[in-house]
Amino acid sequence: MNKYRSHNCGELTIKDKNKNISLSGWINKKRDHGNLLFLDLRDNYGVTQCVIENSHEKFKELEKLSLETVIKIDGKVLERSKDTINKDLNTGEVETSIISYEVLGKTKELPLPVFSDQEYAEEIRLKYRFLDLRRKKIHQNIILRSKVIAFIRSEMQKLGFLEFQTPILTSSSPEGARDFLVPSRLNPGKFYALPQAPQQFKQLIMVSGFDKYFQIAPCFRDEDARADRSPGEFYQLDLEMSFVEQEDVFEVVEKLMKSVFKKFSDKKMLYEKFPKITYSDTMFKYGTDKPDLRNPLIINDFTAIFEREDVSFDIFKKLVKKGSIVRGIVTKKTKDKPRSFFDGIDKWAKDEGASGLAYFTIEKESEIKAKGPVGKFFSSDSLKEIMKISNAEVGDSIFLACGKVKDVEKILSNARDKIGNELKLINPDTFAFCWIVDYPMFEEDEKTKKIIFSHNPFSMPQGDVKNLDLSNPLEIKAYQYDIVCNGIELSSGAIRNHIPELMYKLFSVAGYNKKIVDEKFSGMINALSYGAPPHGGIAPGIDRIIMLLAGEKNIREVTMFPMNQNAQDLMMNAPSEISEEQIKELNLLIKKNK
RNA sequence: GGGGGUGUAGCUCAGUUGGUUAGAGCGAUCGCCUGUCACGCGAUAGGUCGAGGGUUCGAGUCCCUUCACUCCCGCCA
Repeated sequence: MNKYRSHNCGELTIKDKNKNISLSGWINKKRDHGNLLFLDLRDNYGVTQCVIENSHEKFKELEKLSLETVIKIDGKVLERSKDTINKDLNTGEVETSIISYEVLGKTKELPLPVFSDQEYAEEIRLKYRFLDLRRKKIHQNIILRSKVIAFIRSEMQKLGFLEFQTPILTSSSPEGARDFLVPSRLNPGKFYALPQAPQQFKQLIMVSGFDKYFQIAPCFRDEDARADRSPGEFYQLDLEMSFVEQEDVFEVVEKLMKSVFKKFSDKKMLYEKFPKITYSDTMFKYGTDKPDLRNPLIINDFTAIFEREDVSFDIFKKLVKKGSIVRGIVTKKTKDKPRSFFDGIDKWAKDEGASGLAYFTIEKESEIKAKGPVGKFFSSDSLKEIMKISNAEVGDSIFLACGKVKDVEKILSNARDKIGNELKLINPDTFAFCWIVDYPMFEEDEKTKKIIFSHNPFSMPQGDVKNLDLSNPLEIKAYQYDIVCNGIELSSGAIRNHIPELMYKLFSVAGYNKKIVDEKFSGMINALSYGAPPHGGIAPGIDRIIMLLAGEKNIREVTMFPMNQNAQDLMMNAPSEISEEQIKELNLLIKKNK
């Protein structure tokens, strides 16, 4: 028998009655009755109630032990009387009568309670992450993460994918996020970059003829954090396939997502076949390229209404004349909502930095009328036209935003979420997946007015590839797609451009000449010149998948050792200063501020 | 880089209009308690009210500066 335990703390049942056993674990909770002490012993597997009476010589010692002390207990399994059974524990039908014990690990006074459902400050949680991770919820989240990843691995292998590792020290690339850089000792003045994703490597794996690749890949981006975005590093299920079209990638990913989400969650899937929405449609209908399809609200365009003679809403009319657009959201059967609901939305929009949302409710007396602060500006006929455009009915309300396309899209996209939540239109017990397809290849940089890659410079443009018309680059669409679930972007992917001449052409549109491309993407462009297969892939974010499955809103709840918002590891004290010697060895000069 | 929120005991939080000695629950320490499972009861210790400056007879509370954490915008193909 093992020196520390014969059983774990989650497995004793009535079948073990009267056995002499040993358990090791943490003291989760004590209930001291003075002459009788209950002591809950906890490990990874569960909790077992242990009991000792004051007639025992060790009673006084055990009474004094702090919570979270690690002890080993030798004892005898006893059946609990019917009225003392704890149904909340797997081990609740029995308890262990303590015969002897041994302290394996003492504890100082705890900086935070382990046995508590209380929320507490992030800072203290991250500093004492090893204590935080003992807590039930996050402990379970991390175990879930392990199981999901193991399951994904086995599914991918079943689907014929091979797992490979790719370099962590690689070269900096000019496109995309800011790189984490690592100075090279052997090559003074030069730097490695940590990969933002193994993008080029996975394409090189295809060129190397491996056909189907995947990796649970660490990715590093030196960008600011968000609740759903770790600073520094995160993980992707990176995958790439040869001789495929877009649909082949969709099929694999859809199959995988369905089996993962069905296995690890009881929530319903709204769509068995994930709908495909074009980029331009989603921007129009939802104002975003990551729509939450659980939310039934849809955006409509009402710009033409404000060119009518019988509409006198002059503020909007003037703006429309100058090129602004008007779009809006219809809410069903909201005529009896209190004024505070409407004003609340309007005020919220103003807080978001928009000029607010105009609103009115459609009612019918002798004829169709609009009620609300701006209702009087609309004629009966114009209202009928509005109802036609948006399928609105009497009793519905409309929220309108006016401005530049991008601003209107943004505020209405957020308004969809806000109103959808307020009216409880979003069923939290569902997953709504969709594909966003037909992304534009290029877009115009708002500030510099330059043409830039809108997503990924390695994507294959749609259309006649041999005679691609580059005169209107903004019109070119790419075989570029995103997968979205409940308004969270899980991943981007693309069919790649495997034709070097075409890549040079596209890069030249974005202002990179052949020399720069050869220099910055040497590994890839060179490889594509030696017989590259058509290929494509995608890279769903592991952390976000786990967030959805665990029902967490913050990525740190599913990350074992996350950094804080300022990209600091409070437990390990990273980043930290380095010695003069190290600096010298790396040929660096540190410029001291102040 | 910008905006919002928070900061009071080890932890979670209360603290009114600026007013005497800054409170509660949990935890810790000590004592009582033989069937609890958030055990119960009693006592004790524990505070640079994030920091600095200002206004005031008087500041946890008002003002200014600053720091930390967090959420958002920018950013993240």
